[in-house]
Amino acid sequence: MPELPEVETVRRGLQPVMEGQRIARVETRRDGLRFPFQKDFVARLEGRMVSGLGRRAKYLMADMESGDVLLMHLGMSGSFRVTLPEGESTPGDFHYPRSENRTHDHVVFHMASGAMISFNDPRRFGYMKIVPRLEMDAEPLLRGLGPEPLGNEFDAAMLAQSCAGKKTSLKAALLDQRVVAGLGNIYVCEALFRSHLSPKREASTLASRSGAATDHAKRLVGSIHTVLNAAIKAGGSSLRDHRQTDGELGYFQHSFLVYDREGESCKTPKCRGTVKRFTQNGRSTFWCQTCQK
DNA sequence: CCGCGGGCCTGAGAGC
DNA sequence: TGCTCTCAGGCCCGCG
Repeated sequence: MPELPEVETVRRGLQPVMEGQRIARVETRRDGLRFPFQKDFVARLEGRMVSGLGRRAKYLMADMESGDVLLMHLGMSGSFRVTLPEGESTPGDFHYPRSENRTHDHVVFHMASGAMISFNDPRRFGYMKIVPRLEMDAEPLLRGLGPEPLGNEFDAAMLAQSCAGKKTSLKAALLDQRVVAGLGNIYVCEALFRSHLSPKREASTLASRSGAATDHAKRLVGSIHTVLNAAIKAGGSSLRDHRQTDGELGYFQHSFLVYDREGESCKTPKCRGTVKRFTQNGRSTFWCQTCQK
């Protein structure tokens, strides 16, 4: 599911119920997700205060007052759901509507406030790992992550520099989290379309011979900013699994210009093209051959 | 070092 | 109805 806009949407939903709040109890309903839980996973969280909830690329990071950081990744199908206590009820009193399938609620955080935060992940590609803050710089999961696409250091010059000399396709380069961290299949397709750049173009063409940013790189960075900000504003894209933490759908899928629109007409004004789909590095690419060059 | 393909999982939807 | 097949917002690993 989740690319940067979905993860950021989740972060914003969890922040008010986690930040400054104490975790009273943690339920792990299986041995692990993608990886087994650490032996002391529960013990290092129970009774601890969450001092902040941040995000790095597609990772959520809960800073604990204990000095630990809880890293959480949603994989393909992970979602969080917040249930707030009603009136004076105590933690553990809640129930979801019968109609809701909570089969894959693998981890449940019971906050001291009474809020209940459930992590649901049918495919179990997600993971949680506790890392001491002092060891974060050496953490393999985060090492090598490129710049945040909405951060100050990410600009056309930097993108051009990291794409210079790359023989791979522009699409593959943008999906590479070492180049820029947080984009996934949807937003790469959308950003390439909006900048009229072909996903097949060689990545190195974003840099001039001297290594400077071309106009292509500038356009692309602008499109990345635009599409990510719009998607965050819309609460992300809900195709299958993504939900906001209150259970509501995101609605950016209604604003897709190419993703999931195979066979439909191109939305570029005056373009008579049709959206095509083909496979690149094992993933579907959606694009308009007529206006993406 | 780099790029690619396979594998990890479950569920939804299409086609028969 | 039910089976089989394909595909899905990600990422790690091993191969050439």
